[in-house]
Amino acid sequence: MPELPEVETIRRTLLGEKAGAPSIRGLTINGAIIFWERTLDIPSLEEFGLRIVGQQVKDIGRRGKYMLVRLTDDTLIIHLRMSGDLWVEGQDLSLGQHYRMVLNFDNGSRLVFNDARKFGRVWLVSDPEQVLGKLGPEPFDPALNEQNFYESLRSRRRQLKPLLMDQTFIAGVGNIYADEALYRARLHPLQLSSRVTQGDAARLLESIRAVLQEGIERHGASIDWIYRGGDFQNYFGVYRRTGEPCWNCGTPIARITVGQRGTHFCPTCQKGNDGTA
DNA sequence: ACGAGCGCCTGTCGGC
DNA sequence: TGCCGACAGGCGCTCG
Repeated sequence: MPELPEVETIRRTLLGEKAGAPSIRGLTINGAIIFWERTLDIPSLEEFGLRIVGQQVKDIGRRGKYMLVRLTDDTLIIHLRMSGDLWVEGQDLSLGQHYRMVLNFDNGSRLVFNDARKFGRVWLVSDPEQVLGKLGPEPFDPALNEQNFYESLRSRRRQLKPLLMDQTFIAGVGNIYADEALYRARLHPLQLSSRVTQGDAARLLESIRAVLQEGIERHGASIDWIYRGGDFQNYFGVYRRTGEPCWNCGTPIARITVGQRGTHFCPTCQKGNDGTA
């Protein structure tokens, strides 16, 4: 899926912050269609339609990888998972093959939730905490600092890569940015969190923030057939660079599988202190 | 408290 | 050309 930078890019586009893109803020929903039933988590199909029609888009927020469309009475929460995308277009256009939800607005435009793999989910709730309650800290929250990040790492005994991708540990980091953050911090993906030093923790937090920030500035990464317009994929340090030379030392980038996910790292620059490298 | 495996889905790509 | 497995930006579940 899109990770935090891609979700943030889409959020800004839906608010009209990208040149030529119309904002949906202030528009009123006068029709809603779900094309794939499992896309809707809660409430029921019947209640969803009855409840959402007539509500106005007040603002769009984000929490981790979740898009939060704040309406008059409820919040429409959308998770894009692996292949989801959101955009605005005219109601006169024909429907695409992978449209899973469409919201029609009173000005003749519509919001499209497109999702080839059907993993995406939407929730319509009065209290967003019902869905977001278990999420860990937002990466850019100033309340997250070197000290409590260090303590949070030490309090668990997890491999760093799966831990970074655990949304209850920190929200918004996925497979690409976990690999990139560990590379930047010079930490091995299998190193145990219980054994990091204060310096390791400080570098890792700084690295997470730096790669997410760069991802946002480059409007996210666009890979495979899911094109979203960003160009961060041209600046990857390790992700999908298997066999290519490390920018720092020239060693071929290695690929291993961790938690069923492709994991890329430099065997020379990223040494673990737990015997894994 | 962990990690591993699997299910959910469709599409693309490389090898034969 | 066609088929077939590997792989893909995520996450919830079960099982040791």
